[in-house]
Amino acid sequence: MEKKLMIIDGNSIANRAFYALPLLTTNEGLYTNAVYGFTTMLLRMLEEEKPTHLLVAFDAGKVTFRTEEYKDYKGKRMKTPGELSSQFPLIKELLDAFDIKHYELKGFEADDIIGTLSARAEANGFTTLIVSGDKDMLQLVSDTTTVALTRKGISEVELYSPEEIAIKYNLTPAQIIDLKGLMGDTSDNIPGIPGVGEKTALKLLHEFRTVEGVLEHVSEVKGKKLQEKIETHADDARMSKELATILRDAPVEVTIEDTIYQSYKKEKIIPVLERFAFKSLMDRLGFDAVEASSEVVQVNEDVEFITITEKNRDEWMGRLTSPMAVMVEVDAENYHGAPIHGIGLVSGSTRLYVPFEQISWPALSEWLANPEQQKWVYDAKRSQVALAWKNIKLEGICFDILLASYLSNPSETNHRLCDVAQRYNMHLTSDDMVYGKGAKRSTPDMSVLGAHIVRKADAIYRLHSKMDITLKDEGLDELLYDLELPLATVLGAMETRGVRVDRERLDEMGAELTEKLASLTARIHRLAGVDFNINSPKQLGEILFDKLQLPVIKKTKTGYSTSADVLEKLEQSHEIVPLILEFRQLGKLQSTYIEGLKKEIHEETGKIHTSFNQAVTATGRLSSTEPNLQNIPIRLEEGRRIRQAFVPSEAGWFILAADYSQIELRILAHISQDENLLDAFRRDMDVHTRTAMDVFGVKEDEVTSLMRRQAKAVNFGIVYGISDYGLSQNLNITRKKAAEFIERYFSVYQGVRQYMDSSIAEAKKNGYVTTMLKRRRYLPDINSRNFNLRSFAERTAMNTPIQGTAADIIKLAMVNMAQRMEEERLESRMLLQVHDELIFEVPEHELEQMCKLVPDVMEKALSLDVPLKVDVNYGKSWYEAK
DNA sequence: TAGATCACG
DNA sequence: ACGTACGTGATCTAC
Repeated sequence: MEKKLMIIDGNSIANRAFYALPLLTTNEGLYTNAVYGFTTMLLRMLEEEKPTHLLVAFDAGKVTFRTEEYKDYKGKRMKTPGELSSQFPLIKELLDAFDIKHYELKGFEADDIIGTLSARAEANGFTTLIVSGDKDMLQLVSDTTTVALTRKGISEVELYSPEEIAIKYNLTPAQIIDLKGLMGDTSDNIPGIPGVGEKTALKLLHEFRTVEGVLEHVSEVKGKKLQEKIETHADDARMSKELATILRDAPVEVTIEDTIYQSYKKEKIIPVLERFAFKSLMDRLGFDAVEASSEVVQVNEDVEFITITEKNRDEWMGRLTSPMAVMVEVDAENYHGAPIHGIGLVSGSTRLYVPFEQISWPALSEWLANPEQQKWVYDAKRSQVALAWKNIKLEGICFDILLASYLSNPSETNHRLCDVAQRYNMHLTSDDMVYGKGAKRSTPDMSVLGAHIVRKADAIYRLHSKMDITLKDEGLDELLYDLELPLATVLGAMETRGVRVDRERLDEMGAELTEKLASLTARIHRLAGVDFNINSPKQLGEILFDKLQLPVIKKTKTGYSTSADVLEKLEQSHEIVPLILEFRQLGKLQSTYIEGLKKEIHEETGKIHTSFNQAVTATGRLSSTEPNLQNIPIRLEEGRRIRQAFVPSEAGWFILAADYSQIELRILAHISQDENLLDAFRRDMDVHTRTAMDVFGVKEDEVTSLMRRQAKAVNFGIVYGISDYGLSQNLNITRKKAAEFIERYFSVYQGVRQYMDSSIAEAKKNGYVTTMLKRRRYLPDINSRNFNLRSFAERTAMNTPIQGTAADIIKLAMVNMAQRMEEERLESRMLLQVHDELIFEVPEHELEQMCKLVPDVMEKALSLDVPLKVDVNYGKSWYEAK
């Protein structure tokens, strides 16, 4: 059998891969892009070349015999970034798992190992393939040695035999050394002859064959200047050639027989691929991601569990212990009033399934309601709310897999139990597998269903200890136990309570809107001269920019932009434009807020029950869905009237709204310790006016409304992580002018500038930024070489600690507020949270008390170096609470 | 199902 | 030089 040796230039391929691929990060913060690129390359070459012997050569440190000879060798080379150097141990770990020999030799480069082994291979009748990204390797090519050079990053390789080198350069492999001797190599800081590039060098070599030949025949070289240069740099050329020469007899201890390659063992490589999160590679190798893994906990179809029935339930009562994993399986995405399939209960070897029919088993209800009995769950709020609709109390929740997963990485969008399990090396059948997806969704037989629910409870039970440790390591345990978990209960109560909506009021407004929209539609069609769908940006664009020939301000991927900021610039150009803007505005109100809200009024309660999502935003804020009650109109009067429909659920009660004033800028003042900003808030000044005074250098009474408006935009920009372009867009001014504003801002608010810089530096160092309560956000793009990705990450690094701390504070206030209301036996109810404000419904006799208590609790939620300020208002509807 | 648009903080 | 403000969710159209 043919003996075939493949030698991979480890450093070279890892380098290429690193710069060719975006910086990938695993959950645990490992950088893996070079490992990934290296591995794909390795697998491809294994498949295509099927070597019998295989070795990966690495450089060993900086000092080599070449640096001894020439101290500037590789002198100007950029330092290897930490994100890359951290990946070399990972590559070696992966090679070990594949049972692939790797080798490095102190004092020598990978090149010399490759040169030496390929020479030995030749002598022993091997064919050899060298894989590298470095053209220098071409000097090793012979009839039996081929070099594969990477192209286009690492996605392709080009094979070089002596013939190919002859075709491409008209040189022999040995002359590659002379080529470099003449040209030098800036990346290795090899001087060569200045002014001689590839073209001149090739010409010279075609004529004189070698560096020595060129030097001997200097007088024959065409061009006086070139002659002089060669003469003055003759020594450089000789030394460069020497430096470029790869050793063929380095003291390499590895023998060719050591490099024999059989094949890899599945069990050995899967844990490594999993650790690096190389899902696509697992697929490619035909591994079922998890099943094959040795560390995977198998929870099989035939999991043993007891199904609770009327008859047997008394004998299992004693198995309801503490702590216990509880899986409340709700049969709908929207859990309000949703059916419950059943409950899975697991603790150690106890595995119970309580089917729907037994859900009101008194012993269970009592156990569920007992706060002393500790429960671990997945999605505390969903479990509590779904049970609350069935009048079953669930208390004593002391761990939530969903919230824990979210806190570990709030940027992750997927926190399904089966996927969380996978991240911790466990396998769990997904809900999609059991229920089917989309139209095929159905409920399986009870035995299958029960097994699945018990498996989920089992996964919760097993995940708990692992995740608890992870959270403690990340310093996120207090955030979970003291804030997010108690908050889940508070939110659940708010959602279950719901908000009363006056359907008749919505109907009235809807009727008015229908009329106005019909009239607008007719007028727009008349002006356009044709009937078309005004809601279609495509059709609208054609009317405005083709038919009516209005100037194109902005384009989108798909065609003309017709967004509001574009139309506002065209308002004067044609009388159709303001009508379209009005149509858009009213259409939005009609479809999203009138029709949309009416659909969400619950049949049984006559109220709207939103869901606050506690595990979606990357910053720690909540979000609200079905319906979104955090974006009810307020800025424009027509829309604001929608709030007239939000009313108290008891006769004679009031809606009370309390909002933090300038909370984000106050937080910025605190964390940046900027003296000007601290001073502004300590004096309780209007912060935008103060900024105008500072930026424009005027006295308080000289601040015009334009100056204040611009200062306000600057303040917003600061919080968002400012850029001159963004500010220029917002204020409709030139970028230069915007840059000037920013410069003037930072020259006054130097502490703020320092904060921005330090926040970015922190992200670069740690890979994440944190809020005051240690909430984390990872920013894997912070060191990207892609300008856009990096800039985005930088702005995020500036914004997230501010926005996230604001989220921390209002969440604290909510938990404290709920506790105070309970302690003081208040009838008032917390209804909604809208990022910086809380909405309550309040009986008249508690108005006075609540108007003091709510701001008091909110202002004291967290102590900063500036006071927190809360404004309170109340009225007969949300509209009037202003 | 993606993209454009627009509602909120 | 690069092309953007930070964070969301709902609706509509067109593929």
